[in-house]
Amino acid sequence: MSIRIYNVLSRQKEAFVPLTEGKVNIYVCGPTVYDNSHIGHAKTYVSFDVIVRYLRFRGYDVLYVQNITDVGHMLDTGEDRILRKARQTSAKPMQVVETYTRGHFADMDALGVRRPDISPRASGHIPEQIAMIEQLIDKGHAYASDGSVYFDVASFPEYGKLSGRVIEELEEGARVAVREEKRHPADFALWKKAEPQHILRWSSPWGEGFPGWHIECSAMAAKYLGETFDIHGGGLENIFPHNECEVAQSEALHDAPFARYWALTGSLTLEGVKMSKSLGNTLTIKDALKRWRPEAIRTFILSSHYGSPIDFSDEAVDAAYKGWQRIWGAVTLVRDQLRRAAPGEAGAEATAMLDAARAAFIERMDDDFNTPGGLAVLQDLTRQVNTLINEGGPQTQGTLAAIDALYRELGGDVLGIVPEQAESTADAAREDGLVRLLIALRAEARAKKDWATGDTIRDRLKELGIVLEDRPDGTIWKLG
RNA sequence: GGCGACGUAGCCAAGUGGUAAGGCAGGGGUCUGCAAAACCCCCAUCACCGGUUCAAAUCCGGUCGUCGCCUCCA
Repeated sequence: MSIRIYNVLSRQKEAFVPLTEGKVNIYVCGPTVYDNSHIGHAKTYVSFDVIVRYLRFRGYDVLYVQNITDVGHMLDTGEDRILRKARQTSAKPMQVVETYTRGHFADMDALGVRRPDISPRASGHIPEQIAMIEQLIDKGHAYASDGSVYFDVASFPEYGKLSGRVIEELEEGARVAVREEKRHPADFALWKKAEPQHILRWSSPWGEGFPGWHIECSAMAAKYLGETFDIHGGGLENIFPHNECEVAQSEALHDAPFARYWALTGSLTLEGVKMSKSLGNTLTIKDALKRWRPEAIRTFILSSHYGSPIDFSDEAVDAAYKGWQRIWGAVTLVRDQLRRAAPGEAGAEATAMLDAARAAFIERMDDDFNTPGGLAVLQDLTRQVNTLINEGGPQTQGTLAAIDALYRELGGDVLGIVPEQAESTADAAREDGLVRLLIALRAEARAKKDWATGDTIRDRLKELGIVLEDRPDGTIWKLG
């Protein structure tokens, strides 16, 4: 059995065979850092976070590159997004870039998204981009015109193969006024001449200017992953023109396939409406995290296939959160039992149950990273674990440790929704001690059938977000 | 208008030829001093029409509907 991936390039699922056995090179289009990251970014990057985690879980040596776009993204008006933000906030362009780059990483860290191995910035790779453009001109795939350089779409017959576009139709459907210096309406900028007021500028063979929108990804992917690499990821909304242009530039220059597998994430809508910069209906990750814990957001995102569109709503995330709580409840129960379990090997029955769950999880996830299926396996496992512990009597350390290990592996390492043991900080230890003290006092009251006192303690703790559960073998607590 | 997806129970969502995973919500139980949690049971024939097949949610055609892209966006 091997991993299968839905390849957007071929529009079908294919067996995943990396270029080099045991190694996976993956490039994912990163954010343009001119504003706070929003939940749309969360969907895309949580999705690829899990894809990369899973590939590593399956034994691949993964090199994950995700760029930071800090120059070249233009508005309709021709103004650079970052320059506009800089003007609006009276800041230096690179201040804007730095602020939102840090913010993006902070948000991703908070969501449990592991950082890419390399996060190259467009502005840090101007020489590479210029070199690539020069080579494209030399090979006849690009031409300079009035200080700018354009890619000659007509020179690359396969243009449109990724997104399914046909050049002739693009010409007809073009809504934007065709710039005079272009030979063909579909030609796109590799390098743009900088107007006097444009302060993000570099020297080039064509004069002062800045790189076009798409060239950074081609240049940086080639630099870090090679002319041909395994997987290219990103959001589906960028398939055209961005991804299409990447393919054209790279393959026209290298005469070699660019990415072998294209995996793109479906778009996210907010309360049924497409979230977009222009509509202004964005929900930032920071705001979402004020309402839900990161595992809830991750579980919500992973509840549907990465390639499907999802609608972000309070109800949907709340439902995902409750589903997550079931799993988390079992994990905390197992860990609590483990602290006082008797020594012993893992039972044969439990071992068989865990092996079956692990195999089922792999079978689901091998099939194009089917995270909903993976979550279903964890839910099934959770029911079995609860039954085992609640009705099967005390379990041995070996059994409990094996269960905990599987949750850590599948739920923690791969899906990133099962946190490590509660923090072992001084504050956490103090909190645990205090709650246990209250539990002990409550137990004394209940022993005397003083239900009022017992219920008061439970109710007051609940108001503080601490939930008590009375079990046959004692009371346990957890955060609500 | 063009291109591409999708339409599965109240909601979310797997499942691509052999009689529908999982979660949430809801109903009924067990357990509990009461709760909470957990466990058990119940809850769909897969937008509609036609076709292919021994057999289709799964393949083909059509209809209706939703969405994405075609212009900045992950």
